[in-house]
Amino acid sequence: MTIKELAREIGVSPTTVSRVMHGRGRISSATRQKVLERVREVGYTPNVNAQRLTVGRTHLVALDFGGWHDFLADMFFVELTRGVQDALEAHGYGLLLNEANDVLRRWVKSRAVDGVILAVGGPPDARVPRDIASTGTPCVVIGHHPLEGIPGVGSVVVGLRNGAQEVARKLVACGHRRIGFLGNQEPQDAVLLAFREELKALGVALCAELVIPGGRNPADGERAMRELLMRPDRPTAVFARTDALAAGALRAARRLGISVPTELSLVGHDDVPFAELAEPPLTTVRVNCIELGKVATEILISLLQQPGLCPAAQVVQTALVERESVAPPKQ
Amino acid sequence: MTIKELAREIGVSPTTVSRVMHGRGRISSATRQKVLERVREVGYTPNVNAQRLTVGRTHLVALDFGGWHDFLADMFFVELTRGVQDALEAHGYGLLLNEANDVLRRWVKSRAVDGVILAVGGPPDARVPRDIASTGTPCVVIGHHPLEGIPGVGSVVVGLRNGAQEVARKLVACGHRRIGFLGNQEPQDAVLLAFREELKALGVALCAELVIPGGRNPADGERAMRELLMRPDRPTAVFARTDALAAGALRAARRLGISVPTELSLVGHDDVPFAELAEPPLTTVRVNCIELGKVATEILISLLQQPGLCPAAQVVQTALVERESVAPPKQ
DNA sequence: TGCAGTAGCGCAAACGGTTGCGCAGAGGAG
DNA sequence: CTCCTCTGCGCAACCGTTTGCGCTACTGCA
Repeated sequence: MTIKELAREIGVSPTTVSRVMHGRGRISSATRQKVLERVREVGYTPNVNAQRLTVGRTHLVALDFGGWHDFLADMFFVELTRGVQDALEAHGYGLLLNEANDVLRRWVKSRAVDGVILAVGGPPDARVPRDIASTGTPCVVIGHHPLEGIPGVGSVVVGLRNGAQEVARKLVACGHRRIGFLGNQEPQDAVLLAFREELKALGVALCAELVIPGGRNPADGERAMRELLMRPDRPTAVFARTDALAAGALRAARRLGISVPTELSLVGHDDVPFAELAEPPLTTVRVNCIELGKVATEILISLLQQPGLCPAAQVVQTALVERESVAPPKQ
Repeated sequence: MTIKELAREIGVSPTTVSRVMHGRGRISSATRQKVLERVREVGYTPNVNAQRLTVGRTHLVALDFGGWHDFLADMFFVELTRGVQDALEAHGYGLLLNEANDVLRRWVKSRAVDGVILAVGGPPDARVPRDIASTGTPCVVIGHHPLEGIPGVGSVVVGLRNGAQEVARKLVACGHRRIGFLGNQEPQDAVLLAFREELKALGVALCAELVIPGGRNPADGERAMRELLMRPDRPTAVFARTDALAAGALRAARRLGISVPTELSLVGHDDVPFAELAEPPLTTVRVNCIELGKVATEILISLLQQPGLCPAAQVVQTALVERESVAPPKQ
């Protein structure tokens, strides 16, 4: 059923039908009723492809995960997607998913989407968003580093510092002084920096030899933790950069007969589902990915409504979620 | 850059450009070269909305999660999506995500998608897929029950029986005779039925009083497990319907000072990330959701190529993944 | 009654591609 | 040389909407 056929049935022009459906133009209430009624009767829905062609907008947004394929990303993926999805739906937009970057490029060029949300893992690469925005398609980047000053591209960053600081305060408040850190590969990791800084502000030094460049999977965490715990002057509390590492750390402690949290406090990062299932339930830092997706979407929507805008980077703070893996140190 | 502008630049008609780009029609190799070269130079990409309007197909598929919102579904979600996504991409299709059912309906009616993949949690409701298929849009349903005989709708089911049977065989082979089961709410659950049946075939009875209707979250599992373990004649092995329940069960055992697997064997179901991180790593049944998504997509593609087909339901088997939570019973 | 203003609606041209059909010219056969 | 075939390409219609502009008829006022 096309708008022409429908219009002929009702005895009006396609123009009138279109106007009624959009509430635009001046239509007598009599014909409006007539049209609406018939529309409902036959269940007419405009062909969205024709609409997109004429109007030039698709009301679709692409969500791109540029190679975030590790386990950790999986939970991010689901929450972030949900946040984006819900926010988009509230604004009448649809969500197009894709992975490969060249596919994204084609979609943008072929006008398949109105905007793009880019979730990137590594360091910020301004070229991709700049390219996209230069074609008139706004784009917002979700990542660890802000990206500002490029017209048509927004940015939202995860405020890693906040959670790390909370961890520092919590551990110190508990009475811990010898504190270890299981890191990822990056030496300039924001979490580590913020953690060390906040500890220092509280008068506690993070000893260099208690900072272990862990890795990413539980096995790495177990190895690193074992190394840490075999030391004669072992730490009374350890902050692991990811819950995956913490899972390994937990295992190492158990294998060595060291009880958590009575003999050792442990804090993770990311709040993956494992955290609350662990024994003991793991105190960890939560990254609110739903919020992340929501904020990113809101920025994109505003960019769609006012093109050429140059929005400030927004930040979504991480936060400590306290469970049972932290306690005061034994005397 | 439209096809007309491009054609004028090259000195041919839009028709010729279109034909070159699709490899259709008879074109002299000289002009083909000319066109292709210029296309590459200016980076021309056809407006996909115009294409969709004229051709009548969008090369988009909608993936719908009809209200699957529990934790367990989360991991299903990410794997299933990935399976679908990859398979679609291989065929040159794009993936449109949505949750609400009315939105899906509108997309189908407005010709926004060529096909639909429906992931449903509960009992099969033939109405939705039938409605969708009746508009000429093929549709495949992923669920626990087959759906056959409706033209234009395919179906893929998770073969729950297989994994359950493997569990039965494994436990019996290990020497277990007193076996418990932590179930979900459904009394006619396929896993329970298959498990009981296979045990019986092996000459082992599944005592009714050792079958506990657990629930869904770890707390339920802990309570149910405690109940099971407090019995004087407690089981030597327990099969939990979900890993979430198994997580609670594990906790209950630990609290009661019962060691897994030496004093009690435990098997889960679903292979969520927690399973391999647990202590001990949990033997569980894996649902291959990537495969599930892939198979569903292949069916849909075949349905797109040959409309009106009435494909047989396919089944993706679950399988036991053995880790360290199962051992022979203590004498 | 004449006239301005406005309400209500339709005409037709876009939007940017695809494609059935037809036509010119080249080449081959008779 | 004529006729036929086939190659290579363009014409123009069409896909289903939206929208600027213009037309009619009605209303209110002088």
